[in-house]
Amino acid sequence: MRAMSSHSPKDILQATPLFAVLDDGELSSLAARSGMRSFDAAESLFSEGEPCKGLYIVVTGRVRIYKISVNGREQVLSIEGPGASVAELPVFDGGTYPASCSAIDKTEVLFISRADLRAICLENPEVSLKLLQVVGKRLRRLVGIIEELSFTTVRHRLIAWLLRQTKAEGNTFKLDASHQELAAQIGTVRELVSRNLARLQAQSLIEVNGREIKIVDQEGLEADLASM
Amino acid sequence: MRAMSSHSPKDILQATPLFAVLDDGELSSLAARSGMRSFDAAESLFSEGEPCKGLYIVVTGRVRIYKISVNGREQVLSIEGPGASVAELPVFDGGTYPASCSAIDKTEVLFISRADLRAICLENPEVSLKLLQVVGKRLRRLVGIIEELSFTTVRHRLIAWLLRQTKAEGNTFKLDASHQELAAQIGTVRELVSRNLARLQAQSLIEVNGREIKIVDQEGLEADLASM
DNA sequence: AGGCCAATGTGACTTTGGTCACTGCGCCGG
DNA sequence: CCGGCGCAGTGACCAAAGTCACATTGGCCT
Repeated sequence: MRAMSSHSPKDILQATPLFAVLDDGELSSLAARSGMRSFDAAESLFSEGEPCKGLYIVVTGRVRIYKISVNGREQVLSIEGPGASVAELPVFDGGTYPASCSAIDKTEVLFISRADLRAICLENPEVSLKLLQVVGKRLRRLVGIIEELSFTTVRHRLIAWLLRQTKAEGNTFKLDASHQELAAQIGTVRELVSRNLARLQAQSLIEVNGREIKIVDQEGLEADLASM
Repeated sequence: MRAMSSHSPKDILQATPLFAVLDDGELSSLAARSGMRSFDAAESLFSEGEPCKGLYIVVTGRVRIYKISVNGREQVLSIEGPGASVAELPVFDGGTYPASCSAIDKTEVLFISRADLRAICLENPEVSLKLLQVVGKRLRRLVGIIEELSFTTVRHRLIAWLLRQTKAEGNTFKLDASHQELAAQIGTVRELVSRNLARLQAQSLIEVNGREIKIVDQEGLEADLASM
């Protein structure tokens, strides 16, 4: 089961939003210089503070980008699936990676070195624009996280997370992450996820059955968000 | 008293990191298409949610970029002074402004429309690279804010802020912002700023005299940061 | 000088977040 | 079938954050 239908680096590049604008020859030349790498679930792609070597394109699987605190708490910044690029930015400002990245599932990525990427951008200005566009989305997501952390409660963030899932998966879905992982995504700890889920169930807003979650009262949840 | 020595738009553009790479003709053509705008202290440049019309370059004065919550609390994302660009990103992903921006002091800015900026980028790939670099810095700052909000306490963030000031202004400096404003910058409320400053003074880590703050024990402050 | 207004200091309190310790469940491998 | 192990649930507790109300200060404007 593959997330992309074709296997050659060139076909993969062609299918990413970033490089779709390149013509056949350019794709070939880029493909020739990019390398496929494979990671097991939970394996690390890079860690915060390392010098940035290049850009990754996720081919299959998913990766999570996260910060980790001295006491071991994690805060997830983003999760990227097939077609997405990772670490486009530190490539250009020459610094180290601002966060760590690890594979969630077994994951294959294409790697493009800093130098190659810069060359491509200089030859194909549209690639730069595309890159800026992609980066814009990332910036919006980060601003959204700041907004949530600064202005809202754990309950609020959990509800927002549930509603996002609902939108993507329908109003009954399976929790694919542990409470631990969910906590890292909404910026809190395991226990508060557990307690808040229990409380939402007690209020008949959701139903929890093992790893199944059913949204019982979506409007109630949305009203809850608005009431702050 | 001007922050930049020359007045013509062209000279100003020449002096910004973003456009320093342009040659004389390109600068002239860009300058011809950019307009100077002036804002009073506290006046709004744009608000979150408005469609993004273009990029601003701060010429004199300072602006603050911030989010505002439904209950009126503010979270400052960034403060930009002369030479800095504002809103480079939403220009490229076509969306609305993700945050609001207002002038801190009386401020002059150069405005460059979306279309003009895109054209410049396509003709001068180095401008795109520079832009990506600038944006990379911005992204790092946002990630830093997330880290602080997610992992640390108000006391910690206040100390970090004081130490940043110290680095820029020496170990005795005048508080140029109100507690309210400082609170918005470190993601909390006025009262906690006041209390935490008092507590730091009680611990002989700083001395406060009206709007003067003196760092008494810088190492003690740094040690405090590390102890989490 | 008097008075006004915004900014600040502070006590008392509530709510939220986080920690610790322990229990219980479910699943997997021997 | 049993022991272990990772994950989840929960009570008790504590500390941090935020709220509210009010007193106080310090300019600054006439």
